[in-house]
Amino acid sequence: MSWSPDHKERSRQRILITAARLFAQQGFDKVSIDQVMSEAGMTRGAFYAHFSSKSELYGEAILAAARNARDSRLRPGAEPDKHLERVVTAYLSGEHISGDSLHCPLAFLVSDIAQRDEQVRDIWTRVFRGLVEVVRQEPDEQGYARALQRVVMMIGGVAVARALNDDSLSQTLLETCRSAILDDILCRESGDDHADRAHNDEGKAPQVARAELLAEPAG
Amino acid sequence: MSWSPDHKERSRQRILITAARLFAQQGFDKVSIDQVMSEAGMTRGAFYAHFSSKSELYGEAILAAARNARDSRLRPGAEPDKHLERVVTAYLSGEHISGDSLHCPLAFLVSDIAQRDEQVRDIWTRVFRGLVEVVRQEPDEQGYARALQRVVMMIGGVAVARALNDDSLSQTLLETCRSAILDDILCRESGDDHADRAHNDEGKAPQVARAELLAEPAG
DNA sequence: GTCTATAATAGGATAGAC
DNA sequence: GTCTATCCTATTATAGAC
Repeated sequence: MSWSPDHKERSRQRILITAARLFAQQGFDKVSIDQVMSEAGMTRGAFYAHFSSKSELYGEAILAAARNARDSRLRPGAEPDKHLERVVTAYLSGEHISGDSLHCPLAFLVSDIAQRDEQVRDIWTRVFRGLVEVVRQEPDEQGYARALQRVVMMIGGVAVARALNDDSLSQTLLETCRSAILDDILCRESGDDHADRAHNDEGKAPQVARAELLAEPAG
Repeated sequence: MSWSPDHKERSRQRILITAARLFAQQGFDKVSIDQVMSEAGMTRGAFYAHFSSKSELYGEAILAAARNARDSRLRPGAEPDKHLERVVTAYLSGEHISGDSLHCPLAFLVSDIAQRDEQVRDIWTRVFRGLVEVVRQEPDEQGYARALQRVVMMIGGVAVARALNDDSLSQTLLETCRSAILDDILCRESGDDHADRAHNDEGKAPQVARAELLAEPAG
């Protein structure tokens, strides 16, 4: 049955992408292994040749989604100009909530993750730190605090917009979160009204360094 | 067995408070009816004399938690002075994350709720609108937008702090969200640096009107 | 109104053929 | 490596005694 040498690896990737999509859309408990394997084009029995448990799949799927997001950000077509603005705008968009593309596990699973085992929570926490670095502008303490606030508003905005049973309110909320963050970024990019330093001579080098942090598999 | 006339009502309230606590801590799927009833001092069979399904219990439990929070805010001991600051500080506190008191279903169930039926999502959305009015300072459009941003940061901050597998980071994050909102409130209470109107002659009257909105059972 | 007992189902995990 | 078949447990919901 297995003609290609990397047949297993490709099966694994199919499982991971399918799982990442299903878990984000429906949470850990509502997704069955049967469902994942069916949509990946296999049956339940084949699952345990790839993962030892559903929980292990969960963690790996979160990592796969994060790597996928990083690859999208670093794609050749993306010019580094206004990179941060575009990341925030795409994140807090209606398509991120209702579209069919991969959803961010940070926002879509934020209150699901607290119930899971240490391994899964460690992975989620690692991906979270990665996103903080992505939206961080200054290397100092204040820059870190501002990055935390931005990420909370991104994750919170998407999570709440998805929970609300009123599309109009969801759209208003997303737009409000978007402008809050974009105003904050703009305020840092142009005239700084606060006193701080070390903010000029870094072009796009840290951009890459930051992105590396996101979804780096093993410490 | 039932000596008191309101025996059933007291049983119902015990079930609701127990369910509100368990659901917030563990989510919908991980909590069984058996577990709720045991901790409420009854057995599984008695459940269906009070609720027609687990999902109905879920919605009613969310409402019960919201009413409980409203009652705490409106308790006689609470002076209206710095009311808003105290609400925000208590919400974004370490005790709210790890304590044994009732957790806010908005934050603790934010990504759980998207999977549930319309009735439950409607209730969650109603409670959300209530909290927006609680943290709103001005009746105009901008006041609404700022209230949305605050609520997103409150819900997002608590949800993320709970998800993170690093207590130190959680505490830092909570503190950062707290100061962001408190700075914003202070900026509105004292000198307004933005041009707006209609902000002076309302003392505590709207405070009550706002609180009424939270957890009002039926439209 | 609460109890015990019992469907009926779903889903995680394993065994063994190919 | 993937399949089919099976075990085992957990849980919702109902039936009927008291």
